Amino acid sequence: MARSHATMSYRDIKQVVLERIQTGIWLPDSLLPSEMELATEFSSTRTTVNRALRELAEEGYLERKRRAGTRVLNSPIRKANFSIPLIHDEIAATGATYRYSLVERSLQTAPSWLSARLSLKKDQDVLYVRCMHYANNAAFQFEVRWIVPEVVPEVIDESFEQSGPNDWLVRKIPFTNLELSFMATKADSEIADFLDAPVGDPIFTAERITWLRGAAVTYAKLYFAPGYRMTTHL
Amino acid sequence: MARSHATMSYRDIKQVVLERIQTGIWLPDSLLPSEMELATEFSSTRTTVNRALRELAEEGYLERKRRAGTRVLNSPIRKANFSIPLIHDEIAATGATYRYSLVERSLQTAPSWLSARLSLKKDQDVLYVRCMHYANNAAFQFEVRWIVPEVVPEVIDESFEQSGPNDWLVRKIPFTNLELSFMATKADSEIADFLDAPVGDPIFTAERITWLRGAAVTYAKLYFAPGYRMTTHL
DNA sequence: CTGTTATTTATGTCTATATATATGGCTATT
DNA sequence: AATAGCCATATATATAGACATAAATAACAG
Repeated sequence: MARSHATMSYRDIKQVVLERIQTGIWLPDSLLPSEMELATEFSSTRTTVNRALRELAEEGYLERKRRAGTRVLNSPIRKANFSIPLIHDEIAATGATYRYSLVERSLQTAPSWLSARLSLKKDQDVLYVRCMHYANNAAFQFEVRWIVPEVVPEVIDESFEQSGPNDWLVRKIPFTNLELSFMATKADSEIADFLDAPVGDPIFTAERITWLRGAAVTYAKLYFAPGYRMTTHL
Repeated sequence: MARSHATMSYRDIKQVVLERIQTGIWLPDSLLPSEMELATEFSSTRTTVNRALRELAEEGYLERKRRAGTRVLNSPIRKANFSIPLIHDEIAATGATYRYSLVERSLQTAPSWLSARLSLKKDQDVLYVRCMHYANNAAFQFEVRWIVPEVVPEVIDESFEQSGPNDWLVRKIPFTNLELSFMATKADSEIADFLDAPVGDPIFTAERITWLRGAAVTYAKLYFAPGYRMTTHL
């Protein structure tokens, strides 16, 4: 809360502005007073008001345009923030014990669909890794991944027997670009087997492609155990 | 691009710092020079450097602590931003034509699971709405929704025959809080029927609970047509 | 040696001011 | 009536300096 009558911080201003939006004092599509006017009202400075409004705009509440002013957005195109934690962090956060297990690791020629998806050269070698992640010894996630050794040559020396490729990649590659998709897939016999689920069960699935300066590094498909929910609050 | 040799903007500084992280000049866990030192190096001011570093920290690249300094994060816990558009915007963005169709609208006593989930009073009345969203006349999403009239009394006068409850709610309620979950479910005969999919097909499903100043406004379950993918880039 | 206190330091934030830039609206021109 | 050019204005960003605050370190007391 703001100090009795002293100057308001940018947080206080954010709070007040947000309340005025949420209580309908400032209706959607309406124009806010200019930064100068608000600075006067809050006996603050334009710089401070600017920061408050800028952050509210980043959070999706306001739209700001030079000369045109700041207006309240009507359709809250608010951004859901899903943080993408390392899987052992995600599991540890629930209090469960994390366990990793390698299923397969082999060098193979990239299948054509992968070459197309990652824009690889024809018949390029890729490292194929399959592994399991467990929470309290229950199946949590089945990971199927391809890694392009041409982009990360060091991967050839990695056995991935003790820890998963994601851990290694995150430490090794400061990825520059990422495409992330979520979908629902049907458990085939292999996935069902690994995830201890009936064949045909709906499986929450993530697909992840990582690029390093324009070149595809890795493609991963992550199959979550039945019952998995990805949740966010905002 | 930076002006030849003049002062660097906070964007330029962000860019340079990010490059130094991504090229390994500043390794994970290592400490960056202080804001003062960087300000000197970039012939800028501490305020400007501060903004650059602050934003990089928000984006998940850096960790900053008073007195302790700024260090490079080893696991970039980057945030995936999924914007939550209105469904007709989402469909229009693909170039398809949006069509809406009401399936059912009825006032009923809240089922006990819903009461528990939304912390409703016992035997409270809720408006039950089921509707379909089509893209180019193909099933896109089947929506099942409960709305609490006690929180939004005006909903009683809404027929939802021409447009969906989401549109109406977004315009009417400046929601204060939102819980959003994604999961994979199995199409039962009803869902399969509406989405024109085989029974048992995996269905990408969203669950959404909206609160207005502590009171639950609406609970929605959104079943997407087979093949739906939620994608983001970062 | 241990626990407490004081000091130092890097970040956090605010103030005051100045310049830059986009753009809505006005005006003059075609 | 449409268009091009100009101007006023609100936001965008930069600067310089100050005080606030958290936390690592050093100094100190028991």
